[in-house]
Amino acid sequence: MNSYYPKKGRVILHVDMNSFYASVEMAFDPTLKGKPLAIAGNPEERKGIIVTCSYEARKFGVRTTMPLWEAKKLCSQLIIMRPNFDRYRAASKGMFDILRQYSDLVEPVSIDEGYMDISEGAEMGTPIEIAQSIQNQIERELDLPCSIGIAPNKFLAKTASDMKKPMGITVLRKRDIPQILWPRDVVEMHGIGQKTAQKLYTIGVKTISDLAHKEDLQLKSTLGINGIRLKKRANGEDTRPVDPDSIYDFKSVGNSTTLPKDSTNQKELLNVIHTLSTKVASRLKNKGMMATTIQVMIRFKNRKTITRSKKVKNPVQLDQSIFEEAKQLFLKHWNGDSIRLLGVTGQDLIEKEDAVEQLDLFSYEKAAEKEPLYDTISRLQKKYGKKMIKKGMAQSEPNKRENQYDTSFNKDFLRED
DNA sequence: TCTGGGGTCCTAGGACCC
DNA sequence: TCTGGGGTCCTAGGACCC
Repeated sequence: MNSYYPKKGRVILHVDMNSFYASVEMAFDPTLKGKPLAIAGNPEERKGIIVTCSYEARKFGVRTTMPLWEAKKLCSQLIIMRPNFDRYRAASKGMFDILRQYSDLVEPVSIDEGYMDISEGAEMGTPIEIAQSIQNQIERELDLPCSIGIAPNKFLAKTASDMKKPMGITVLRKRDIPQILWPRDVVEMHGIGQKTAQKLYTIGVKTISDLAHKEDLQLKSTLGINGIRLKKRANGEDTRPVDPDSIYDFKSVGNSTTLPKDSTNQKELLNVIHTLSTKVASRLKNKGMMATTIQVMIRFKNRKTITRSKKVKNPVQLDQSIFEEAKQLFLKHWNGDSIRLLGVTGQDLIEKEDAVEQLDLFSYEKAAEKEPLYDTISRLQKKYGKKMIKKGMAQSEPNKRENQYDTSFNKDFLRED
């Protein structure tokens, strides 16, 4: 019966904070307003790149990821600050709290952007009125600017929010696609970078229109399954739902650091690996997760980067066990060349309460002896299924919501559900 | 004076199994 | 007698995004 009627379209917002870190600093210290401001790492530690900069700085040509010395050359009066991540996390929390006043369906994508599904929000006003209200409230209460895109799906909403900055509100409807989206170069499309763009150019695809009309077979042979997905996006098709719970499924937790100086000193390098392992362990613990794969990343002096990983026998969470695995991997694969950066990552994460299933029988019995709870969980899991238990526990832990601010960026828009 | 740190997803080859 | 075909797991690397 229902299928005889056209499916009601969705209304999706993409809220994107404008030059977030710089704007937070300006809200914190209003005397910075109107000045060229950049947030950058410490050049003494070889981390001197621009992380974010104000629009005033951009006028001089200052850009994200630009080395600090280059930015200074472009703009001698540039004000430079180190990042204050606690401030940004607090501002981010304030921002998402406001978004949740308008819809339960809020999906944070990163520290400074998120999607909202306001399809059911008609009684609050038109989508444009809702967007205006959100933008005003964020400015009034947090003193922060944002841009908002309004569209029938995530891809178009994301594209729309990018079209007017700062403090823009842009509607992108399906019927606007040929006029607005199609004339652009494919490299401007979200999800297409330099490499993919170059590949597309070689098969005669220059604009998004070209992509939208290219044969499936050719796209598939040059880009694989991704080619088909990009073509759908180019035609404005994107069915991914706004998922407020996606922040809870972490796939990996890692820490890495560029060394103050390139090093070949084994003791020094192992110390760094130990520090990184401790950080990873403590973040895993906060999330109640364990890792079943440990990865070590080594970037050499010449910037060649390798990763080496190993599936571990039993899931690990404690810093000593993570360090032990990372150390073995490092010593096994390091050829002695001078090293610039080291990283340690825990992958293939599982909920800690599920870990018992992964243990071998001996460990399981030992654990059960000490901790009868393992028995209870295992029994409940058999009775109700794993998902139920996981869900119940996630909801009963109020601190989980806070944990989302631990990591800045955790999603890729190409993921299909 | 070069080029951070945190993620996700995809691909591809070899091992191993049936 | 010289050889199939599918599936999964593990590992390494690449592309992309903020």
